[in-house]
Amino acid sequence: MSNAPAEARPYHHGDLSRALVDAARRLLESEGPSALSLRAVAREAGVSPAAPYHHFKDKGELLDAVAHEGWLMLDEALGRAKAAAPSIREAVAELGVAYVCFARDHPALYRVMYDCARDKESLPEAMQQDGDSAYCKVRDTLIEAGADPSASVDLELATVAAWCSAHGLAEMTSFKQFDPLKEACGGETAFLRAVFNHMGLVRAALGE
Amino acid sequence: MSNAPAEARPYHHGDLSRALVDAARRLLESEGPSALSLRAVAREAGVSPAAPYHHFKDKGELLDAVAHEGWLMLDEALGRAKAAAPSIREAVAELGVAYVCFARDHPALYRVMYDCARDKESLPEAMQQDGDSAYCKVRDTLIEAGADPSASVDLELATVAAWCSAHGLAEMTSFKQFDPLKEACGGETAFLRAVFNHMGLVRAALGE
DNA sequence: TGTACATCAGTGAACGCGCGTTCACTGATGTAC
DNA sequence: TGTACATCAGTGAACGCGCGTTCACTGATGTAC
Repeated sequence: MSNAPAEARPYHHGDLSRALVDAARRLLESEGPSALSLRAVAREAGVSPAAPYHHFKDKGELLDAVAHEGWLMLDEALGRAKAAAPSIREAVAELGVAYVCFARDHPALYRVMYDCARDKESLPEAMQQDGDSAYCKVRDTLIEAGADPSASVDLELATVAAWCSAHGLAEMTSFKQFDPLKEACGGETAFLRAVFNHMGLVRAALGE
Repeated sequence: MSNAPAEARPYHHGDLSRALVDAARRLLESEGPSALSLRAVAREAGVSPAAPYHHFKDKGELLDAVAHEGWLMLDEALGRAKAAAPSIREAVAELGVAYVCFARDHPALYRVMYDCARDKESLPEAMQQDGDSAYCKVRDTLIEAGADPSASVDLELATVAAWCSAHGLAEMTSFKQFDPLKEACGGETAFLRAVFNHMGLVRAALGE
C-alpha cells in the first residue's frame, strides 16, 4: 500500500513528514477516522512506530497537519466551484454544493478537520485571515453578489449563516432518510441546490 | 459519584440498564465522549465490567440506548420551546434557538447522538414517524406558520433546511472565532436569532 | 407454609489487543579542517 | 581530496495502559408442588 516500497526506500526517507500525512490520508479514505492511530500511520508509511516522533511532537500534531491539508483542499475545491459558477448570484449556492460534495467525497478527512477544530474550540486561524480561505471566499462572494461590505456585522452573520447551512447539510446528506427526497428532486446535486434554495441565503444577505 | 452507593445496593440491582444509561450520561457530562467506555460506565454505576452484558449485547447497544435518551430529551426541549414561543411565526426561530442551546448544554450527548446515527447512516426511525419527534415538530410548525402541507416535497425540503441550519449552527457556535460577533449582537441568544434570520427560513418556506 | 430447583443477574479474573510513547541504539549525512 | 566527528533520522524492543469481551462461578429470586 505504501507509495514508496520498503526495498526502494533508503535509510533516510527524505520527506517523511510529507509521507506520513499522505499515509494518514490514505488510511482515512480506506479505513475511516477510527483507524487513524499513530502506529497505523507509521505502518502505512512503511516506517517504525517511533519514526514519526522525529517530525511531530505527538499524535495530535500529526492530526493537525492532516487537518491543515484538508482545509487547503477545501479552499481549492471552493475556488474551483466559484470559478465555474455561471453567474455571481448563483455562485453562493455553487459554493455550498461544492462544500457538501467535498464532505461527501472525503468524509473521514472532513471529520478529522472538525475534530481538530473542536479540540481547540477554534477553526483554523487562516480561515479568517487568509483571503484564499474557504470562509473568506464565501464572504467575498456575498459581497460580489451585492451584500454591503460596510455593514460588517450583517456581512459576517450572512457568512456564518451560509457556512453553518453548508456544514449542517454536509453532515445530514449521508443519512438514508433523505434518499426519497433526493430522488424526488432529481438527484443529489439537485437536492442540495433545493435545500440551499429553501435557506434563501442570498436573499437574506441582501436584506430582501 | 454513583447514585446508589455500593453499601446500599443489594446484590441484584433492580434496574441496572436504567442505572447504566444514567451513569453514561453522567460520564459524558463530566469527561466527554472519549471517556465513554463500557468499563468506565460499569465503574461509574458501581458494578463489575461484565455486568452490562446482561442488559446490552455489546457496547454499541448501550451507546444506542444513551443516544435514544438524548433524542427524547431533544424532543422535550423543542416541545417546551414551541409552547413558549410568543407567536407561530417566531416559533420556527425559537425551535432553532432551543435546538442549538440543547447542543451547547449537552455537547457530549449531542455528539453521541449523531455518532450513533452516522454509524447506521440513518437518523432514528422515530424521527420521521413519531409526531412527537423533534423533526416532526419542526415540520408541523412550518405548516402552522403557513407552509403548504400538500406541497410535500417543498415541505420536506424546508424542514431539512431548517434542521441542517440548526445542526450546523450547533456545531459552530462553540468556536471562539464567533465570540466578537456574539458580543456585537448582544449575547449568544441574540447571535443565534440573528444567524437564523439571515437564513430566512420561514420566508423561504412560504415561498416569499 | 416449606422446600427443591430453575433461572436470573451479579462477580472477578483472565484473554488478547492495539495504543501512545520512550529508550538506547545505529546507520547515513554533512561539515570543518 | 580525506578524514574525524557531530548531528540527523531512522530502528526495534519495551513500558504501562485501558479497552471489549468471555468465562466459570455464585448469590438472590421466583415458582411448582
